[in-house]
Amino acid sequence: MGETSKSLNFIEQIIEEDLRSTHSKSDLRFRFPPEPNGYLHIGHASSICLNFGLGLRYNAPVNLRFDDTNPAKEEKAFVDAIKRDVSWLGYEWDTERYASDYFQQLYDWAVLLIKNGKAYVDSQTSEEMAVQKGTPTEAGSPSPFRERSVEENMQLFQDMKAGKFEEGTHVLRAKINMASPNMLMRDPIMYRILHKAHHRTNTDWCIYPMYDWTHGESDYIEQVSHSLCTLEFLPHRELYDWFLDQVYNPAQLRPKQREFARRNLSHTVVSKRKLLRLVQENVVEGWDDPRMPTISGLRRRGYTPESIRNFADTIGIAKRENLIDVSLLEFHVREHLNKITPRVMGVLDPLKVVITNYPEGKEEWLEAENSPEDESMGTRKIPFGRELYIEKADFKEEANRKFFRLKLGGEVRLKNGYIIKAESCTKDDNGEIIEVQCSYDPKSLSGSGTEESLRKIKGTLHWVSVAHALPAEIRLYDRLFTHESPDGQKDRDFMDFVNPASLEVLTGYVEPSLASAQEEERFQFQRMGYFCVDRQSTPEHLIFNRTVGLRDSWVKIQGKDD
RNA sequence: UGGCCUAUGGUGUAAUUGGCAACACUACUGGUUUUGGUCCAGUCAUUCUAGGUUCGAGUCCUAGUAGGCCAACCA
Repeated sequence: MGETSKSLNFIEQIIEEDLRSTHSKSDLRFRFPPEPNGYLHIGHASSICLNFGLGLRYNAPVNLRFDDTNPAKEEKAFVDAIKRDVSWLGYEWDTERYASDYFQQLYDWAVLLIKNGKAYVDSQTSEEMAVQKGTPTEAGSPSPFRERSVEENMQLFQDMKAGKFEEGTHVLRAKINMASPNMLMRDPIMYRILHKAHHRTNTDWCIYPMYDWTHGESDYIEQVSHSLCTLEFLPHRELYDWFLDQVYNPAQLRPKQREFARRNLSHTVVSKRKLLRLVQENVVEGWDDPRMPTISGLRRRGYTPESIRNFADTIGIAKRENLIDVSLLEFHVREHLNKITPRVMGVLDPLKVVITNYPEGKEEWLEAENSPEDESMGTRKIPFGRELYIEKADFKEEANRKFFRLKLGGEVRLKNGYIIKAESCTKDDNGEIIEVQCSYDPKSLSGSGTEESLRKIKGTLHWVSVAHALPAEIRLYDRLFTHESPDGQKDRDFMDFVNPASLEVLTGYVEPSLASAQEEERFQFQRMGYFCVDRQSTPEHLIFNRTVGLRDSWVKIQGKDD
């Protein structure tokens, strides 16, 4: 809806073409196939949005399938985390599947291959096999075990399954072509012995199928019509098809693998190994640190599922290399947060203001709109008093006319409050300004309708009443890496590009309405950015994470003048 | 130096499949504004190169060039 006029990406064009020729609409089925060996990240989000987006577009089922064929690396905890992240992104899978559900079927098919002379047990070391494999420019040579009899292969394979051998002693290999220009076709391994407990099948199996043998057959079992993966799997397609040929029944739908380019986000890394190093070397606090590109990190940072989906939708899908600037992701959060967040006031770097002609002990509760974007969000009351906090950066003793803020002898509007004028300021022994004395115009209250209240004042500041202010821990985040492509530099370790200033922790003050803010609740601190309540926040110790700042043209103006 | 994939602005995707290079972001101008936000208006391209076919080429042909992927008992 609304996107009907949008042109199709190449995957959609393939599907449309299939719909015109070989497929009916009810044939369509997709899958998202993560390995439960780590946390999902922004790159996965793109694949999730692609597959589930296709499901939505064609009203077709999408399975969540865990590719759990390597018990050495996989855990139930990752399964749970992945399910949580996919759900949080807003998608519903048709059925929850596991490659391990198919271990018996895969085994039976492997036996069939052996009987058909298409697979054999190799009993060499991995080093020996690596040598025989050849190189991209030289053909491989056959294993001495390549011509074992069907009977011998059957016996050995059964003994492998029965646990009679140690790890590394035998593997089952497909008998294809040791001279193929495609290295993957040089008799790929189908099964290896692994005496490890699996998080679902426990010790039922001690031989485990490899990715290539598993993936296409799993797609076939589930009758997935379009199996979409990233471009580095393109050379696997030939093997995917070969394995399918061995078991394919023309009465059934034949899955096709198609490949798209993985999306690369600037100023971050996404490989599990690298993310793990960031965690282990304490560059970040954990997998859900708000600076991490993991889905859980983005969630804790304050990103919304909608913004991530819109981002994925905007960048689209294609086959060429790419490096997407984070500013595009940031645009999408701002766009969404601008619409949905209530405005509040919080002072990050406080400077005290005393309104000398405001009666001592007096307090007023002023009316403030919750959102200029959405009137239905209503209004709230905020306390005003003689002593306020404003932002340190909002006062200078003297400044040029481009400085729309408070300066000695100058006026400024306090948001939702009065117009004040700076009369004097006091400094500490180091010459740092610690207090500003102002006068206010009692008739200038916002919304009062008086002539004074209607005066046009160039600057408007946010503020918090000292008497009512709630202290809060404010965590400001910046990009984790200073280089747009930290892991793409020859001879440089990505850790060399870690931004030492990616986290800044401040103690600020927020308006009292925030006392009851709940975890993951989001706000716009006016003029300061969008903030999200951290999961570590308590009523006694409020913590706000800055998701992203507002667009700020002031920093640019400053940059030019200085 | 074997095979395969890709090439359109600073970024990402389009181009009715041979017919005025479009959309979004960024950056820059200006306007509006009780957020230097939002919103509104505007500016920013010899489609990797060289030839060719054609009335007409980002799209087709030829030859180059550049980048990426492939030799884990990982996925």
